[in-house]
Amino acid sequence: MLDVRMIRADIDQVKAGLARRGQDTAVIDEVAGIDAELRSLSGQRDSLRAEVRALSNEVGKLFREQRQDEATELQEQSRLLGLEEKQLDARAEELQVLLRDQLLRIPNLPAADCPDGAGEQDNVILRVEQYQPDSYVDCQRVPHWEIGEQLGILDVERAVKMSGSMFVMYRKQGAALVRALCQLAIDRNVDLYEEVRPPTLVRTATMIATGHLPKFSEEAYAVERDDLWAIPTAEVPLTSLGQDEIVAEADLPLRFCAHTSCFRREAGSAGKDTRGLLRVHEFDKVEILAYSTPAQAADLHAEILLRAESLIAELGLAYRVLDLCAGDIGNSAARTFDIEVYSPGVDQWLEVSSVSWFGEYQARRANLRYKPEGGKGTEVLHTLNGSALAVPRVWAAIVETYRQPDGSIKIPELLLPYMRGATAISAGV
RNA sequence: GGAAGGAUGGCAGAGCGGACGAAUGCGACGGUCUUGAAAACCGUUGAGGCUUCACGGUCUCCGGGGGUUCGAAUCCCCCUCCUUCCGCCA
Repeated sequence: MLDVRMIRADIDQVKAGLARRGQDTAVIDEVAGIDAELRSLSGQRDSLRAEVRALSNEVGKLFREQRQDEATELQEQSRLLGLEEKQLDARAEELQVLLRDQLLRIPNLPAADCPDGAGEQDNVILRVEQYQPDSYVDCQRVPHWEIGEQLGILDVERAVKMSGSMFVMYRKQGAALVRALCQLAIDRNVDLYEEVRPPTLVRTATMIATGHLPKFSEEAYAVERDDLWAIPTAEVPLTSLGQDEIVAEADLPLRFCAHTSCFRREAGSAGKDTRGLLRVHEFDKVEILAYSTPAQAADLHAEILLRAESLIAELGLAYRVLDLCAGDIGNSAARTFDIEVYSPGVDQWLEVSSVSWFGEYQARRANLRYKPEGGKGTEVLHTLNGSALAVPRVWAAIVETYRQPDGSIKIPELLLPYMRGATAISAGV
């Protein structure tokens, strides 16, 4: 959520930022108008309230002094003022709700150094690593859903029977590989990042805090009877972990990591990348997230990217890093780097991590604040996060990349300690 | 799911219709004293909105929402959460 005071102070800058996203800026004028009216109205209301309070105190005093007549007279006066105040208050209330509604739907402003661009095609490729297009051999050019079926480690058919399309089931060593990846990702980050196992069903307010609601309700699974939502990422509970709290500047940054299931309806992406593990409704992911001061944010952004990137690199996968342009960053983000892994069997670059800096946008929604050292008052802090590891696509890339001529899959070295002593996955095991 | 009790500042805890943003204690911070520290003593100590160059003024917040009243932390209604007991349960 943007700060209304920023809109008040520098409306042109706000509009310019939204324009970089390709967004209509008319809302901003609307918001500024509502804000102005609200302020004038609540000012009037407050002075009426002050009068009512003063009169009421007077009434009390008069009653104690047994001056009934004078008291009754003031009572009546105060009652009439109260009526007026009620009207103003009702209108102010309406405006306030309207203002918040509007503000919640306005996306974050892109960071100054976020590249210009209208969409995906304008993203900047920062680097491509460990990718040698000519190095892949025939046995690696088989899509993971075929490999998974051959080896009995991926069972899409039965998962679809149980839950519908775009649900999958891992079996045998395939299931073990899922757990191994999660465990590995957690273990690599607990040196600095506190491990958390949060709820996967959360309230509406919790989804609003990260920016997943109110705009993107179609993307999330809702458990309507209980007014709960299935989280699309651990970013949701982790961002609300410090909701309404005020932390000391000395305690920042706070770092968290969490392994959770993630649920996405993928509405509007029907027919796109639906084979195998490319796009699924439910998957496992390890997320890392930080709360920081504005000054720490840039370093943390780099830190999170490095952690996500080095894990993919050490798993021996080919990947590239993108600097997303203003037209392609997510609603809540100010700057985002994507990591895409190359999967030889499907011959595609698959997004496996989005590392974002959100500035105050989410923190203002979740009411996350800190007390500046030596300063007075409180400041809104910054949030950042990234996937340390998202299972399905990494699973797919590993299975395709590490496939041997005999059809077995060699287990990457990093995962060996997590695979019960196995060094390869072959049929029947 | 049933019954009873509860929710007040960083914590503990009073207040149960009038001057209450709220006694008191603890904690924290600053000071006096001390070679230093402790103790003692003095002082400060919630968050936020609007307004002001500033001093200040003013409003909101006693779990959340609604109501009664000239006036609500205090009375009434609804909800949520917590504790204890019973039931059920991985």
